[in-house]
Amino acid sequence: MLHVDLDQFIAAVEVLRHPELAGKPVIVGGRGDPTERAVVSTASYEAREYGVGSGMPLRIAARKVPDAVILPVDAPAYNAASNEVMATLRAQPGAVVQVLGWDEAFVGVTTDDPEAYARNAQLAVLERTALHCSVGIGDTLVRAKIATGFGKPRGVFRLTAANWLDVMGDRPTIDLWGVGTKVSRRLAEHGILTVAQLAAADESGLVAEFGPKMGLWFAQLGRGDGASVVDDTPWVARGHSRETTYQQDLTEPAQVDDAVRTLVDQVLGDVSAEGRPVIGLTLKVRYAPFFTKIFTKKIPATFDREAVLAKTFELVAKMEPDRPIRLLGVRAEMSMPDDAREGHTPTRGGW
DNA sequence: TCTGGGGTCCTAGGACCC
DNA sequence: TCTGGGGTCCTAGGACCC
Repeated sequence: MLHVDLDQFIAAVEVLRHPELAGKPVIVGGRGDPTERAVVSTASYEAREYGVGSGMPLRIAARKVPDAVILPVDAPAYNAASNEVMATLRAQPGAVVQVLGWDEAFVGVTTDDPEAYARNAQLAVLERTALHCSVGIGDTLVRAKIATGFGKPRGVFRLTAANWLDVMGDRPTIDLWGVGTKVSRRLAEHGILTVAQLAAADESGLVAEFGPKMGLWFAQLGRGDGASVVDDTPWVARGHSRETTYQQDLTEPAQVDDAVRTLVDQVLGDVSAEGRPVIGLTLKVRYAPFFTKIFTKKIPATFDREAVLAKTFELVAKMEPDRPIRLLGVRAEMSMPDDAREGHTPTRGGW
């Protein structure tokens, strides 16, 4: 199968709208104001040369690239561009498309010449949207996904069982999809530093360290093994959440009260659009400086506003008073329609 | 003046039951 | 006086991804 990933997607969409920005360092994030609390969504390749990357605080990015063009995030524009790209991929012969995000998708296809198929797909996307993408070819989802990184920018790369260890073996485990800083550190404590070492690691040891599912999953990941079926069944969200980082920390109970009501109403708006009952609530609180607490509560199946609000305030009552609040988030978990996830490939775990 | 917002899935530990 | 074992559900987070 193929994994398709648009190159610097958000920045590229902005350059299409503002051709005069071509070749300039472009940073997209927050409301486009580097004095606000916000982070970088995407930086153009020109900006990345200064060490700017996604997730970086906008303020720091602006300091690194004094002459950068900083733009606000315009989600509807990126959605529209994304839809065009995905429609183009679906129009490829025999393609089964599983969308992973705004700018990437798996494409399942049977073909004698995957490289030619990939080049054709790239060309089709470029002709229809004027956007460039990179394509990974693999015999598992994990290998196709990781292959794309070696194809960037505008290239094609094939990663299979035959060359997995040659290409990935000496790389650190954090280069794997699903291994982050915490897991790579825990692996290192067991002497597992590279992908080859993870591939050769004792499964029972991994299970002892990470639990029955994650342990087996990490063992598979080291070998690049796992599912190889692209699943295009429509996505059904498990829940919806809204969160807000406040430009000024909340210190007064009345401010918290207002904020919670706003968030609950936003979440219920999202939820009611789907028409499924709320079965659980999560309240996320980030206290200054950077201390996150999460409170959850199962609730009877209902999305009656007053009931949800009352349950949310039960959670609010557990918050620590007298501590400034930087972020509040409310998440509503919804009941799933019967068998909606039967056979659906999860995005992580249980591969 | 470091650190968004929207998601997914997994785990540990306690409560409770038989 | 010592403290089973299996099971389920719930809470509180942990980790990761785009």
